Amino acid sequence: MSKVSSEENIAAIYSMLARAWGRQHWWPARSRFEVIVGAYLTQNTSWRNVEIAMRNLHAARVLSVEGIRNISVGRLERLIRSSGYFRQKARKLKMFVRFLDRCYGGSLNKMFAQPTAELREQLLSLNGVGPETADSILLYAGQHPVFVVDAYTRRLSIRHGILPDNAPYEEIRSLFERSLTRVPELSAIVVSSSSAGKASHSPSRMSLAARSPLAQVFNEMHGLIVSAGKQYCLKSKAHCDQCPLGPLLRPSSG
DNA sequence: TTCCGGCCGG
DNA sequence: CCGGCGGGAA
Repeated sequence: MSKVSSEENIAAIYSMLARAWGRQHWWPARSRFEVIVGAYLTQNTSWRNVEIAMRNLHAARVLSVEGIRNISVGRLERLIRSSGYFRQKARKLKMFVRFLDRCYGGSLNKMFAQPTAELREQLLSLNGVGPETADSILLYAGQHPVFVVDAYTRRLSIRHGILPDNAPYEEIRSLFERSLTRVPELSAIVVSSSSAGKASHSPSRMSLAARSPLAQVFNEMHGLIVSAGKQYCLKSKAHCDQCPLGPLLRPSSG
């Protein structure tokens, strides 16, 4: 069989899924802080249950740094109950705000102005923030160019022979970042389908995307992988015959 | 019963 | 490396 490098495989996955499904509008949230809260709440938890908690927080008007700073742990627990592990997660959200206050005077702007690598280490030092949560915050709340590795990424990569099943997080992350950085036309796929019309009516959003095209590619790739994982690459069973990536698995004459 | 966009402590 | 955390939906 023809030997294809992992980098080429990953690039192929990106272009096939992007072509099949287009933009993902991934990580729905109204603010950066909302992204951060969601990153905590969705740990080993279905997004469905997180949405209920987010609605509760929004209705209680505490979905902000201020709000989480001032709310009691008991009431916070009650509001996020649906997301599971609610006692741990309530404490950890309070701990994040304490960290933000202590190190950045409560300013997300100051926090995200930090260099990516330093901020990543700081986030990882927080109790309740592992690599996936840290990278989700960096990428989706801060537009820092890091690729988020999750269970879907591992599963899909293992099944496609890109990774051994014992590959450590950092190895996967650097592999995906390398693969998606190297191929220049990947960003063109994102850009072409996003800003087809010039002079859009949402300039703030566009300038952000334009400032960090690499982050946009990482963002899209993660969203596409999650879609594939939810629809086809299920945990117990994979429906490769229906999946847009099916052809990659079949030994072809190439 | 299983599964979910993990992480921590022993 | 392993158990615990935990509610909601399929």
